[in-house]
Amino acid sequence: MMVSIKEVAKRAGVSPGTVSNVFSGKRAVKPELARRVREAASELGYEPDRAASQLRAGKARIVGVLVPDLNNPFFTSLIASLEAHARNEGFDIIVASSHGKVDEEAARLGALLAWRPAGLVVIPCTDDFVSEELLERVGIPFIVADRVPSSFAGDAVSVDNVEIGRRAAEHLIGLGHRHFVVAASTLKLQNIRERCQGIEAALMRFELDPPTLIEVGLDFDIARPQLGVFMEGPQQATAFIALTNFATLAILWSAHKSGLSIPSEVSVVGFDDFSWMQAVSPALTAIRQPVEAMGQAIWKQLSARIGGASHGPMRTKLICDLVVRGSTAPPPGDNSGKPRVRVPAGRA
Amino acid sequence: MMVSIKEVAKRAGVSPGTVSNVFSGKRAVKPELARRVREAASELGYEPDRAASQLRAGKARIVGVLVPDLNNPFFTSLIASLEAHARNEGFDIIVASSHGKVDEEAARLGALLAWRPAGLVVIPCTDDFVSEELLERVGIPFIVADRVPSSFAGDAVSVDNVEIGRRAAEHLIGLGHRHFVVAASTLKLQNIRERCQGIEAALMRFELDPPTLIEVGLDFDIARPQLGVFMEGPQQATAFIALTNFATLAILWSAHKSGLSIPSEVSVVGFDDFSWMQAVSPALTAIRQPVEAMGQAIWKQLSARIGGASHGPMRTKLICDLVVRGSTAPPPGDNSGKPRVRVPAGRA
DNA sequence: GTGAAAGCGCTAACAA
DNA sequence: TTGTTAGCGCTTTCAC
Repeated sequence: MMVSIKEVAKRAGVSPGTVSNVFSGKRAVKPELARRVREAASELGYEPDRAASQLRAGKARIVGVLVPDLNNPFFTSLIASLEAHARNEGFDIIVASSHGKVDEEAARLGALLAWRPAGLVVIPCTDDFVSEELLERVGIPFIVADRVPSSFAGDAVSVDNVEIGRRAAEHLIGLGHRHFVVAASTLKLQNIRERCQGIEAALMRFELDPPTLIEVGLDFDIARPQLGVFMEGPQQATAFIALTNFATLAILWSAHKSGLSIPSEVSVVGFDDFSWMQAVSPALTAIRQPVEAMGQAIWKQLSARIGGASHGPMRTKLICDLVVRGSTAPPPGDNSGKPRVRVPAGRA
Repeated sequence: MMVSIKEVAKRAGVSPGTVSNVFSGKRAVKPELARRVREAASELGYEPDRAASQLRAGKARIVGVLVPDLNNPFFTSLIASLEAHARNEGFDIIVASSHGKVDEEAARLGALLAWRPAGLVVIPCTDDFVSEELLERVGIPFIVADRVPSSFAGDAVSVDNVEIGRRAAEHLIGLGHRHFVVAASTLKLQNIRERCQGIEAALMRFELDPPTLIEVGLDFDIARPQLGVFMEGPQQATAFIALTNFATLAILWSAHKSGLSIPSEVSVVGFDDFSWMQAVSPALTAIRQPVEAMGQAIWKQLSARIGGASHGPMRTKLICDLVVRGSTAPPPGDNSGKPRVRVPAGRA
């Protein structure tokens, strides 16, 4: 079926080693021979077998990517970015999903390792990151991305989560909001909690009450009653911040169900800047994670390690933008349009 | 670094062949020996090398997936579904993006083939599907998904595009709409044109004017002026149907810019039922492609071929749902709330 | 039921 | 610069 290096060699009248050299470019080959080899190869439809090549050479041109969920556009965008960078350097990527479960994470990691990849990119499904030990032992370079547990001291790429939270909160404080609800799919992840910390710190600095933190899960029907309490009745809040992309949907859906109008009755800050957010009405003010830059940083670090870099941990922390659009406005009753609370001097 | 079968064999006091048999289960091994082997393997952290295994055995447990764009959630959801099914049978998947370009498609296909995968899933980037010949020649099983050119006669999984179009159009006709605009990122793809045909056929059956077809591209700023013409001024339409997920955004964004209210002034049918569509206000009436069922059908077919099925082409055409929500309503001036046009007897 | 040995397609040493 | 050869880790005969 698939043609091997030997047949190409025979047809071109050279040795297999020479064919190998033509394709790998590792050793110089006389132009005339090289031409004949290429010709023979294309006539036969030859494509070098990477599995065999990697077995013999001991070095792989494949990297594994393990994410918690392939249905989450943030993760898949990251994969898209990674794929582009990897391909530029001749690497292929093999993907696996842990489906958010620790045991599947371990199992999928094993499967990925079975390909003896040159490196791995892992977005852990919990802060435990039980697979760290396994990865360290195996000795394959790996980058932990997005969800970087505080206990982890190796190579990592993430965003500055505290800063994200601070910015979102200050934007809303500046508009005059005083009653905050913060929603996230889960509060068990370190990166999410850091975002909360940023928000809490900002509110504290302005001497406002701490925000209400809500874990909305991943189901509209579970999220709804929890959010509804703060959209109707006495505990009503005016500012809602989502800390995950699902939480964004939960907040919007719940506001819709409660018949609340955005932004005149409640302001909403979404998470992850997907293209639908600018298309809908009102367009969503949102926290934009620099997905492309993250993919690039991950690849840069991984690539360096694959190339043999052996110095201490490489850590990248990227800054997110707050994209202000139509879903945030002064709270009802504040007609001035101007900030109700002054930002103390020395801070933006 | 990574431990090999030999070391496990030595530690367990057996031959490499026996270790292989324990892991593959192909030949019976005495329980006592098997236990010792497993023990030794886990102590050493052994994981069989799949590249080596595939090289020797000549059969791969990896499938390649080639899509036009890893940033399109429809494609990535399909990958998610595929990944789940493949993993259940012990297959890993390697992904590549053609970035919508024919030459990249060919190049990425070559790279995928270089892993000697057991099978391939391809979503072509154009109707030419120039790679078909290459794939046929190589003889590796492959399934063409989603975009199935009329010229292609092999295994394929797609949706019934004509039916999609018909349903969307009839829904709007039933509400009383008479002036239709149909938007798609491109009209060059067969599947998109089939959707148009379904719409046109429905309008013709009700003796309405044919719809205006608009190619919106993949950029808001290019889409906007084209759609704007039909949202403002004399050529105004009341019914907008998106035939791609980007077109959905373009229509919403453009309606927003034109200050049109949905659904009181214009009705919108979106494409692909993503979760944000039910969260926004108004919730979007949308054409839902059965992504999970598609992934399952693709895997079922591919799996059969990998297993050696050699009968004629396997073709699956799945039916889409029209999910009716708040973005479609009778056109302005139609206060009855009842259909303006009667559906002829004998048809739903 | 198990071991010994050959060989999958390729590349790296070594010769020439 | 090129050919020859050994062997990567595994599976699969073929003996026993």
